[in-house]
Amino acid sequence: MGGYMTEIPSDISHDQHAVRRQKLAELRAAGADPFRANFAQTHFSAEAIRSYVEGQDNAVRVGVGGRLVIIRDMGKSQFAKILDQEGQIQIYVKKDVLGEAAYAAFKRLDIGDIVGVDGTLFKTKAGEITVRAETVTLVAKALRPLPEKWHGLTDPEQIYRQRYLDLIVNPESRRRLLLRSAIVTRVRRFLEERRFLEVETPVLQSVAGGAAARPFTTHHDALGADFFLRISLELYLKRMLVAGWDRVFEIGRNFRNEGISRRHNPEFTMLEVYQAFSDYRGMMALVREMLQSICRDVVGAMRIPHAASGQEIDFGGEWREVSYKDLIRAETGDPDWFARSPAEHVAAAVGLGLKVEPQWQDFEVTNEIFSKRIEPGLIQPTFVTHLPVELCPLAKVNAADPTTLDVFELCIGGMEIAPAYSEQNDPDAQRAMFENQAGGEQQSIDQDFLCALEHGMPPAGGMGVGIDRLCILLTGAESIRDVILFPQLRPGGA
RNA sequence: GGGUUGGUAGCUCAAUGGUAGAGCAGCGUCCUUUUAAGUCGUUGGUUCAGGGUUCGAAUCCCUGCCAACCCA
Repeated sequence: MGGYMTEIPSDISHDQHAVRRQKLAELRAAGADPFRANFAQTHFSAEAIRSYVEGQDNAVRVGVGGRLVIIRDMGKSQFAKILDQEGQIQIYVKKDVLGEAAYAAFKRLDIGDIVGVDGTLFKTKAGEITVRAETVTLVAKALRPLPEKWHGLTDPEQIYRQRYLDLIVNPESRRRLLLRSAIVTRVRRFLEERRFLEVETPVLQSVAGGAAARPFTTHHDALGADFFLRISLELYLKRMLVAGWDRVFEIGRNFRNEGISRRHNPEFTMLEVYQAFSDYRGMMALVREMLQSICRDVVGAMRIPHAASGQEIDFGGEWREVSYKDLIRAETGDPDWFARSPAEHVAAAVGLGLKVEPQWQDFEVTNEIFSKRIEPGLIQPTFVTHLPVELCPLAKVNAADPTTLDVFELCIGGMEIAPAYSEQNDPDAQRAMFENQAGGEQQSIDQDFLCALEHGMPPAGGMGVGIDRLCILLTGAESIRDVILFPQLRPGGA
């Protein structure tokens, strides 16, 4: 027995923080370091379990490190589990292996403490591969208790504000967020295999272009200038096409100063891909192959359940392709919809039960039908092609029908997942489109981008993929907050 | 921004106007292959905050804070 150990006074025995503080003080008084510099970890938990040789107990030596999450004390021996990045592994701590003093020290550890364990692998009666501990080293004392072992954390606010606890105790959260990491890794590899270059472009921009959204504003003191946080990656990546980097992509954070919801976080991650000498049809093949590759190699299934609709989303095979106009005509039952007057459109939209704002332009009335009545029903992967020219100012106009664009919007699970264009490379057409869109606000036009286009941009296909939404689909999450490690909440909180 | 629901022990949850409880965790025992281990005992509360109604409020009312969901 270490002589330093004292009774926990009964007046603090209810206060877990105080009890742990006292244990910490005892360790320091005894000259132990409760926050050690390092420990020789040789295996992650899953790796250690894989390295066990069947039938050869105590043949393989491992050093594992992680957080104590369960302790089952049986007097002179104990089973415990430690958690690391790859999961849990059981350890078996015996008094007659550790010796009196070390065993007594182990008994003073708490659930939540981080330890390093050296020992050999064996298989228990119940068949669980376990480390027979020879030494157990406290490497970091936990001064606060973990949430309950069986139910974990359930309060959504605490799950988001203290994600580190959620990730320790809720396996589903671990699975989902590890899967996100694997998805992003796969996206990078997929694109690199096709000779795309990953680049990084500015977050701070003096003109926030490439999308229609309200930006965040900030200020650079030394330059004495206001800046916006970017709302899209598009205009800088196209400058790279001008620069002659023919296949580029960026996985980057965008910021939009708008509402927060199950589908929207103020900062979110977009993949944007640009490929010279391609077009929107090239992007169609690219995104389909990319998502199929993720399903096959990362998720391990081509069919993924979609709770909201009760359907299974089938990512396999070719995907449905349908024009925006055909969808509108089918939904309204009016083959001549696009020949009707604005007043007739408003009347029909109201007839479909939609609210129409008086200041809306004609295309917005039609698009409301798409957003509210059509898109939510597009559960299976669907390329909606040839959107009206008003909807995307950066795309090429279709040669056969100049009221539409050579673009698609990939919809899955009732959400927009990926827009793609045959990119506009005519600087005069681009300028006219910007000026028309800007109205009187000329300062909102990125003149440097137009100057770049005047130097010549190759024809290209471009595409954006909302990584958060893709992860919602592929992980079966219900909210964007479940696929973002630290979603935005009001500061302070409970 | 509007509506609905919620906030009780470290965690998960009870208590529907009448003494705030349980399980896990903690504390103290027993137990050298457990699997939400078991066993005996035991501590722990500003019921989100503030106000009001009432003999009496976790519970009813009002305001505020935070969150979730729906709508805009």
